[in-house]
Amino acid sequence: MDHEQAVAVLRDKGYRLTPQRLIVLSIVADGAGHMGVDEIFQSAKTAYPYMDVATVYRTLHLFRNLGVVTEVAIGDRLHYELTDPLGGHHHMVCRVCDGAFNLSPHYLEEFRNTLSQEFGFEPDLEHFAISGVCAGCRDSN
Amino acid sequence: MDHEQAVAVLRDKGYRLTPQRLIVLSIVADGAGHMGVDEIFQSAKTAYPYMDVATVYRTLHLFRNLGVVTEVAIGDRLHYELTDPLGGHHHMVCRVCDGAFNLSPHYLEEFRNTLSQEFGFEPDLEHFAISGVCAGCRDSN
DNA sequence: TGTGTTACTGCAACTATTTGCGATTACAAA
DNA sequence: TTTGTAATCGCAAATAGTTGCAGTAACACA
Ligand SMILES: [Mn+2]
Ligand SMILES: [Mn+2]
Ligand SMILES: [Zn+2]
Ligand SMILES: [Zn+2]
Repeated sequence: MDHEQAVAVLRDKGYRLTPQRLIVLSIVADGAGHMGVDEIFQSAKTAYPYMDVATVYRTLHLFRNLGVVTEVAIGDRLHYELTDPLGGHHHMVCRVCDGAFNLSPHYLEEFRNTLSQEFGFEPDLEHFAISGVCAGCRDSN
Repeated sequence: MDHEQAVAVLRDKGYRLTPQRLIVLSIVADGAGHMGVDEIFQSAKTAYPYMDVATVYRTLHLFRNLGVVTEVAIGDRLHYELTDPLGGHHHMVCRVCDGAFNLSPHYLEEFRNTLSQEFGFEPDLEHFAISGVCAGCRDSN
């Protein structure tokens, strides 16, 4: 997903291309990796001073529901990034240094299959963040 | 962990046995399974009208840090139960019917080992809840 | 049993997020 | 280009949870 494709999704589904939406989209698209809501909001207010946090939240939720952005809970805060065109990935987030490391979904397929086969339970395993301690922080201790 | 053991933990570590703490403990101990914070608070206010939500939160966090209760995020709300004396367990929580099913930690050991060996990442995998759709809800669809 | 220390509490203010509502505006159709 | 209308917005109020602070009370010790 890139900026252009995202705009096309909005247009195709009949959503209005408001300046607020385009600004939030640009910020998330230009940001490197996950961005926290306040980070996005502060940046948006610079470009458009009347911007309200409620609009940022509503816009991010819309984008998420449309698949344009992907939401990930890091700690207790939600973060957003443009949906990865290569497909899903997960994160290992270090609770000591707050570093985030990507994790291929492949590492969870086995787990998913087990739950599905043993219990008939279909887990939501899309772009989630697992907390823990990274190798660096473990060693320097 | 039972009521008596929990009181012993508090006493041994030098924490005061306030009526507020004993009330919250009794409520969680008597409740069947996970209880939401507001559920605990409402019940506590009946027993002790001056009870404040802040005290309930502080008490639950203390109990969690002492290992007396176990915290589990169900949806976006935190729930608490007395720590399982048989050792940890996880939950599969159905996002359709809100049902919660216990899951033995055994199912996650392989995943833990993989992350540890491949990335040196030590995940926090204690008493967590994985969201998804249960067998019942999947079939009646 | 009485007293002092300080852990703990209630309260109120604060943060993060959500929601209702009346005003605005994107955009389809004229 | 103008206009009608529903979608969207800003604002303010509401909800869940956290935190600073000044007063209260648990409990160690006399
Ligand atoms: Mn990601
Ligand atoms: Mn449990
Ligand atoms: Zn780290
Ligand atoms: Zn279900």
